[in-house]
Amino acid sequence: MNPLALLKQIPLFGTFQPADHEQLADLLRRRNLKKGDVLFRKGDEGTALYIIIKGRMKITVPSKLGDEITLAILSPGNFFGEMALLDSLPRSADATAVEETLLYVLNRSDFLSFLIHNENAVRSILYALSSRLRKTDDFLTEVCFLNISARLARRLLEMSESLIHENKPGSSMELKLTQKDLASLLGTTRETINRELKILRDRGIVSTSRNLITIHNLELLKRCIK
Amino acid sequence: MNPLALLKQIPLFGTFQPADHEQLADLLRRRNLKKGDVLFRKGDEGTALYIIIKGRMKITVPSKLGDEITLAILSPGNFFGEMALLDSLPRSADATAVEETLLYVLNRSDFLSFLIHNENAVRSILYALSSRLRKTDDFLTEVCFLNISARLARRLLEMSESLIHENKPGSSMELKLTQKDLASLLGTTRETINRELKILRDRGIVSTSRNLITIHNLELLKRCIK
DNA sequence: GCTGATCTGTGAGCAGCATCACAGATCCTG
DNA sequence: CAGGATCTGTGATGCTGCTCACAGATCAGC
Repeated sequence: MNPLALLKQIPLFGTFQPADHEQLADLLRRRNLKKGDVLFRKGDEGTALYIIIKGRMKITVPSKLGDEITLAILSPGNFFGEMALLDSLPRSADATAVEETLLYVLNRSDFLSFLIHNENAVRSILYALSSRLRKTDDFLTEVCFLNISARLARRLLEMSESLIHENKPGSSMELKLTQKDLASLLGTTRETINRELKILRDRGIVSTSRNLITIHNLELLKRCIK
Repeated sequence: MNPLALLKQIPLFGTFQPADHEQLADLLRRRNLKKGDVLFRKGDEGTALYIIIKGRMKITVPSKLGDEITLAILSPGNFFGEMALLDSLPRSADATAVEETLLYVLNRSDFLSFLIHNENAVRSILYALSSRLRKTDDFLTEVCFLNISARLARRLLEMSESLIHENKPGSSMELKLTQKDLASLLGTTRETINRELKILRDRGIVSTSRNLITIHNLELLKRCIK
């Protein structure tokens, strides 16, 4: 895909002018990752933002043991590492390629000098940042207030919504991920997720197979949230 | 305290030039709150940032029931509500005065027009925002990975560190808050906090009385974290 | 000083979810 | 295609922390 079209899709740059996008596109480099490659680790110096062109990336936080939480699994058009553009503090999470992945790379210094001379860019980046902040806050209250089954329902709905391209209202949605990943996204264990999925399966709301969860009934799923 | 001295202390404006501070000071209004006054509620339109001059503010997220999480308890020099300066979305939390409190008020439109013409200000606010973001992320992983006693120890240490003014290393620290507040800060219940404090008391690490927790041994407390 | 409100301390009971322990299914690789 | 790795499914067991229920201590206001 061409860089301009991709930049336009990124919320961070959504309200930029066409001329801004062209300037930015000139600053992009490319990078290729194989499945399992680690792009950066928590604690590394952060110097760039990345935009996914093809493939999927997993953003995780390690704990003392081999244990980890998955903060996000990102698809083409998503970006990550944007905090490195704003301060130069160490990375706060790990980034790993889930499959073969192609990225654009935008360096901090390049971006900052662009930003400083562009009022519009300042406004939209502030906007994007604050929505990121709101989203994290929501996630936090979700973790504290909702039990696992409600959190699972919420997360499934959220992921299915981000899939609504040409989907007809009645059709079923396919989420491609393992139960282990899902558990990690929700900060719980695989076994618990498995049991919760069984409940949803018994009620005809989803069906499951290897690496795949299929949602059949969005309405019923919505009722599981509260 | 005079506005200029105060502005200089705020990290958000820390790297500004003296001329910037003077410009900003002209934009500030004052506001007085009595104990228990609600400054804004989740869902209100956000139009201003607030800086605490005197007193303390509590930032909380309500749940369906009377239940809530306290995201922060803020002291003089701290600011909050800054997201309103960046987007005009509804407030994402409640803000309540814990005691009689004096605030400076900085309006969105005033601030934005100032910001746009000030490169330094742009850098600073980006920096401040990203550290907010990091802090929330940390809180999230803390909630997911640590059990209550470790979270309590961590939080007590964090609060005592923000108190180190002229304290000698060996002296004890006094934290002025109720067990209910502490429970809410940690996303747990008062009863649980009370029991955990009893354990710390039995080990001579802290002592407690009404509205007060005194830390006697920082070293031992640190060992409770992991 | 009296009264109600708020804060603290503690026990009993129980639910949710983690942990451990397998087993079968499916996939990947040499 | 053989063997290991990964993913799914499920039972047994127990701990952590929540809920409920009270009681005493301290405070704020009339």
